[in-house]
Amino acid sequence: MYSFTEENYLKAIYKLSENNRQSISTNAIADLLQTKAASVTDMIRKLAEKKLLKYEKYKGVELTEKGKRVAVDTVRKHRLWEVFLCDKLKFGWDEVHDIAEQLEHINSALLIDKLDAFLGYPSHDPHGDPIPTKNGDIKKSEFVLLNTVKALQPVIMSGVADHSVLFLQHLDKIGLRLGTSCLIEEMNAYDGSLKLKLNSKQSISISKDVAKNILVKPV
Amino acid sequence: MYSFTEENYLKAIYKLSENNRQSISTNAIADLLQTKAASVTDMIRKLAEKKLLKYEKYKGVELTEKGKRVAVDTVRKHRLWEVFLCDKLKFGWDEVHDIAEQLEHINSALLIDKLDAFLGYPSHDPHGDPIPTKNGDIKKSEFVLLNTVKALQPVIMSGVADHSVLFLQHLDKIGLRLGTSCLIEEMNAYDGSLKLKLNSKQSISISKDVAKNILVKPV
DNA sequence: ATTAATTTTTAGACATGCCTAAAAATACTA
DNA sequence: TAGTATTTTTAGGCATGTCTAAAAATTAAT
Ligand SMILES: [Mn+2]
Ligand SMILES: [Mn+2]
Ligand SMILES: [Mn+2]
Ligand SMILES: [Mn+2]
Repeated sequence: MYSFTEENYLKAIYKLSENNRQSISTNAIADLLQTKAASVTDMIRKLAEKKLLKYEKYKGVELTEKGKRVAVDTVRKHRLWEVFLCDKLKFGWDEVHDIAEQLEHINSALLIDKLDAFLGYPSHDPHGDPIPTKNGDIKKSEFVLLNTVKALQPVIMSGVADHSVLFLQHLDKIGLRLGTSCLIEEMNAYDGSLKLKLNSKQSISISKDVAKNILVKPV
Repeated sequence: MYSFTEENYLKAIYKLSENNRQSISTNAIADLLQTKAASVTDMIRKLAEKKLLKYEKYKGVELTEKGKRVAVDTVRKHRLWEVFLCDKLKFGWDEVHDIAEQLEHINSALLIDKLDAFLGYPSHDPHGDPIPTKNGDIKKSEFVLLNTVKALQPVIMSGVADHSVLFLQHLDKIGLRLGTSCLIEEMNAYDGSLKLKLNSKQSISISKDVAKNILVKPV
C-alpha cells in the first residue's frame, strides 16, 4: 500500500507531533530521518498529494487523520514485533529496535492480528511504550519521570524516555528493568542523584541523568 | 547487504537451477519473476559485476558459490518464516507463502538463528520442503511422487510438488495433510486415479493430477 | 527598517529498477 | 545453406527517492 519510505516519513512526523503540538518543520524531519531538507521537501509534496498530510510552503506540515492512521499502524506493528523479539525470541531490549524497524513494514493485516493474539494482546512494548489498538487508538503514557517523584513514594519502573542502546545496557548493568519496584530513599540536593531502595532491600545510587530517563508508575 | 530485488533474482535462478542443470536462460528468469527479458538482462549484468553469477552474453547465467549462498540463505529464511506462521500463528499452509516472500528479506543473522531455535530447528517447511542449515547445506528431497508408488506400499504424506493455493486448499478439503499415513488400494488403469486407504480406515479417491503432485515417504 | 542569518524550496543530477521498441545474435526449418 | 522464427541485447525513457548547489522566503539582529 505505502512504501517503506512513506511509512518512515509519516512515523517520523507523528513522533515529532507528539511533543510539539504545532506544525512540523522540514529541518526537524530531516534531522530525525538523517536525510537532507531538500529530500524532505520532495517527499512532503508527494505525501500532501496523497492527502496524508497538510502542507503549506514554508509553513511546515501536519498529518491528516489518514496520515496519522498510517503512522499509528506502523507504530503498532513496530511495537508488537518488539514484544515478539523480546518475549518469544529472547532478545535483549537493547537489541530489538533495528530489527523492528524492518519488520514494521511487512504488509499483512492478518499477520498483525495473529501476532497480537499470539503475544496475548500486550498493552506495552519492551520499553514501556503503549501499543496502539487495532482500531488505531493509543492512550498516552500514564507514567511519570523518576526524578519528579517524591521521596518514599513506592513506584514500579514502567518505561524509558531514552531508547538508546547505551542507556538500556546501563540499566541492565545496574539491575533496573521494567517491573522493578522501588522508592527514593534520598535525593542529593547537589547533583540530583538518587539513592534508590529496591524491593530486594538492596540500595543503589543513580545519577540525575539516569533518573530523568526512567518512567515509573506510582503504586 | 543485498536488495530485495537482488535476492529475488538469485532465488529465482537458484530454483531454476534445481531442475535444469544447464545454465539458465533470460526468458526463464523473466517468466518466473513475471518481468520482461530486458529487465532481466539489466539485472543480470549487475549481479555478474558483483560476482554473484557467471554470465556470458547470449549463453545464459549460472550462480557462483557466492550467489548460491545468498539464494540458499534466502530460501532458509523463507521456509523458517513459513514454519513460524503455520506452527505459531496458526496460519493455513495455503496462506503463508506471500507473507514469507516479504519476511525472507529481513536482514539479521541473529534473528534467523533465534527464530530457528524458537521453532525447534525444523528440518522441513509446512509444504515438506527441506530447510537449509545455517551453514548453507540443503539435502535434496528424499520423497517420491505418490503416482510412482506401488500399490499396497504404506507411505506417509510428506510434501507437495504444486504449491498453489488452489491445490493446497483442495488437499484440505479431501482431508490430506502432511503426516497422513496411507496406501494405494487400487490404481485405475484408464485415468490414473487412485483409491487411497487412509490410516483412519477411510478410503478416498483422488485424480491422477492430484496424485502426481503429492510427495510421500515409504515406511 | 535594513541588513544578516537561517530555513526552506527549486534546479539539476544521479542510482536503482522497470518498461517498450528496435537491433543483433542464435536456433530452427525448408 | 539460406531464410525465417525465436531469443537476447541495446537504446531510450519513466518512476521513485536521493543528493548538492543555488535561489527564495522567513526570521533574527542591529
Ligand atoms: Mn523501537
Ligand atoms: Mn520500543
Ligand atoms: Mn513459500
Ligand atoms: Mn514452502
